[in-house]
Amino acid sequence: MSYNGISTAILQRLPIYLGYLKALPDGAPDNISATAIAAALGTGEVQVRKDLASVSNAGKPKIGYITADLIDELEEFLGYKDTNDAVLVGAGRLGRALLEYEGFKAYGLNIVMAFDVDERATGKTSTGKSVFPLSKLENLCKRMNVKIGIITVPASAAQGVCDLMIKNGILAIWNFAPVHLDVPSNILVRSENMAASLAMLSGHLAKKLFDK
Amino acid sequence: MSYNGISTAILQRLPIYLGYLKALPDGAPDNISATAIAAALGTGEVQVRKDLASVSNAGKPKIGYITADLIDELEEFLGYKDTNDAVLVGAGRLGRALLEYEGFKAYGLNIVMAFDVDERATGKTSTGKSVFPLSKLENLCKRMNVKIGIITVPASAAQGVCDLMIKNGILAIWNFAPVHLDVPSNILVRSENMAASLAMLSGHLAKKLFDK
DNA sequence: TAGATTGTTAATCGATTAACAATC
DNA sequence: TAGATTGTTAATCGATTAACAATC
Repeated sequence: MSYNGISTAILQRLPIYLGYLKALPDGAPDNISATAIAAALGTGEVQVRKDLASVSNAGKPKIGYITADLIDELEEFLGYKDTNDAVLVGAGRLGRALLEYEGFKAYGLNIVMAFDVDERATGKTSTGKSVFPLSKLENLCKRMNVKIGIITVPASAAQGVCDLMIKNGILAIWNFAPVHLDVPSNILVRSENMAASLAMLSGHLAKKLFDK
Repeated sequence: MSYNGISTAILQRLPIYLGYLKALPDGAPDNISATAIAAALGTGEVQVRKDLASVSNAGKPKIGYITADLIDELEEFLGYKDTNDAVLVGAGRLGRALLEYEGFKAYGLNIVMAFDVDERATGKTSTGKSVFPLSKLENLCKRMNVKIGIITVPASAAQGVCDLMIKNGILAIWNFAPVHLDVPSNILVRSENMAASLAMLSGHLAKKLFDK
């Protein structure tokens, strides 16, 4: 799958480079080469060079990139610089955790409010964010012009919530329910596939323990 | 990347098929074809057929698969049938949410306890699970023979926690910190790359809003 | 100039898709 | 038998890797 001219494979790796660059100690030289990044991350240097070339053209032979500039370009490219508001539906344990998590701000995501069908889940969270009855979504979503929706409801309810979001102007959906969501082609769905991750872990384990 | 003879691409799709099959209504016929699954999920039928062939050879021309059997085979293959114990390090908001989440049991994951460097985070959670000081990990991990570790600490602490886990017998790591983890080749790391997801969402949005 | 590092062009590899033969 | 559906073999596509020319 390709995305904005950049393959999703590349897009998955860019945040890793960015994280590595940002974690460099203060004393580090102010330039860095793709070669060095590759060595540090244990990956192929050609791949790093090619990935970086899709984001920046400030690489200079013998020097590499100015670290600060590269960080800037990566953040710009990844959209971490502009803040996007989001609404979340499903204020269960996972939903609430995401809602209260401060760390997404660094990635330009601001969850402004949440919704839940269960009235008992509504009210204010400890961090002061509001959880409304799902029936209020229509009104609030449009009024606040929110374009990102986060789905943390059980699998059986996910498609319904998804449809509701789209009807109210949501353009991009971050889905944590373990189901495929049917959407029009102009809507982006990004599913966090935890079930697949778990299968990998347990499969690896089964093999390791069996081999012994 | 290949895994157990099955590409990770296939492994990502299998849980989706499984979820779809399990969500079928009671009144549905007890057999189903790859063609039907593909149509329902909006994906290629050849791909579904090939994916299923890597899990089952019970497919019959004209009939397809017996739904219940296929569910069984998928669950077996994905390792959801045997339960694996896991420990979690980093009892912040996300860590605590995962710790208290009941849904992982369906995937064979049982988080038995958690650890945190911050003494104030220790104690019992509302669901009765214990959070211990990180210093107890060594002792408890080995004693309980836990093989899966979940990392939900900040990026800067992740590699240290990872090393500690491996030193204490952990063989598979589920990493939620946005960093690359260096591990020996016999250890599996599966990173949940939320930063990349967010980049995709905001990138899609930027494009949509710009096009208008 | 020499060497490190870049970006590019060509070769390889793997995954997806298409075509088709097998079979219930 | 005819047709739906399977599994397989070949073709295409895309991503990764290797080789190399360009340049600070």
